[in-house]
Amino acid sequence: METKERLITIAGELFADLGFDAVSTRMITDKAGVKLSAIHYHFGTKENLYIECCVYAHSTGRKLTFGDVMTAEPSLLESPEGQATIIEKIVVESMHYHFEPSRPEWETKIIQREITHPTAAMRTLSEKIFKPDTKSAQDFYMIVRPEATEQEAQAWSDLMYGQMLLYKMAKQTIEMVRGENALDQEFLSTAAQTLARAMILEAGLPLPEKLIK
Amino acid sequence: METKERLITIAGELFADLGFDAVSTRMITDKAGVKLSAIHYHFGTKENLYIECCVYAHSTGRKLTFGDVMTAEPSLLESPEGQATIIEKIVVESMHYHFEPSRPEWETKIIQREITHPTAAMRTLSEKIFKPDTKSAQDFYMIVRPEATEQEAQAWSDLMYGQMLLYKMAKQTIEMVRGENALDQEFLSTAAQTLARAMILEAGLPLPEKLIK
DNA sequence: GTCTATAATAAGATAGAC
DNA sequence: GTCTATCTTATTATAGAC
Repeated sequence: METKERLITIAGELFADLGFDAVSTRMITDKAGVKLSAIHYHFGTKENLYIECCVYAHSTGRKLTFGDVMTAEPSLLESPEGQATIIEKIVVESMHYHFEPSRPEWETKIIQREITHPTAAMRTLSEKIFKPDTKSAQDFYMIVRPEATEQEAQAWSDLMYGQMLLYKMAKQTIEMVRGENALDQEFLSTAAQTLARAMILEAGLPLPEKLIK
Repeated sequence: METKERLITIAGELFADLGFDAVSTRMITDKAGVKLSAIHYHFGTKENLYIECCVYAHSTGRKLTFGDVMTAEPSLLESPEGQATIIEKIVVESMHYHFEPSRPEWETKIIQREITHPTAAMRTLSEKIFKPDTKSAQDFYMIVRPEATEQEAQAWSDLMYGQMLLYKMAKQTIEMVRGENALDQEFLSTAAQTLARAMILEAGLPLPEKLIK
């Protein structure tokens, strides 16, 4: 792998786990098997490297949004059952996006870390990801419940954001409290279903067959 | 105020906002108007100071748990309506606990930060707060839905934990994306109601009067 | 592009006077 | 208990040879 890309993936992993401050440039270059000056040659500063890690992490994945589903299958919007299906789809897909074992964990974790500790990289992420993402979730809710306020729509979509944030950022703590395998695939699948049920029912929609307990 | 307590409150504020690594001991002592050596005299190390901040932050507040309500008003457990009332109470109280404007923000924020970036202070917090807290929420859910699995009960209570974490830790980002006053008291009140509705309905309970939209 | 060597700075911690 | 002065170490960044 090229030195530059090597540095990004290795630094990204470290940044995601330990945070910007706790990672030294030496730690990165040692692990990458290159010399310290490589960072400054390729990125200028440590901060630039961090920003490039965020940009890279974002560019690799493709997170499904309400907007995507609404344009791909607009007919689903026409019935309460279809609307409920959309919610289920998005929740399950989001959980996959964040916790698919084959995907390097740092790529989603560094974004979540950026959400809780925004740096210079946040401006880019905010415009490119969060604003459109939030907007489409909110638009969806307003279609389902046209009488709802903007605040209600936001609070509703926050149910999903909060859950993803919790499982991504508090993993270590949860495993400490509940045991080593607390967040295994089986649990995450249960959690996705529980979250989907909660969001569907809160929106006043009927539960799809497979979500009925 | 005593030097020792001064240091705890001022350091706590800085740690909560910036994180352990980003706060230097000189930053703390300068702001507190004391000399650098005061930290080492009173606490020995920077890490010890951090731990004492967490302990202090925990000891000041008293968070209402499911266990508290269940022992205080056991009769509520007997009907679905009473059970729904318990959920509503806990959610609203938790939101107050975390976002009451009169309470110093750092006291809850440093705990949330500890959840996402556990340090040596976590062992204490885990045993004293999280384990009993999680346990009582889970016990409650199993009373409401005895046929539920342990995982379902956990995923359900996570709805609340995720929400609190999101609004506490991602405040800056949310305000950047949605606007300056996105998390004002009015919104937080709406969010509490939305969360309570979602949790009550997911548990298969009837909505209390004042939560019906 | 990559290396070695080094500069410049800031950090946590300590010693000892008062 | 608090002060000044200092130590030790680790950090980011740079200069210049190859």
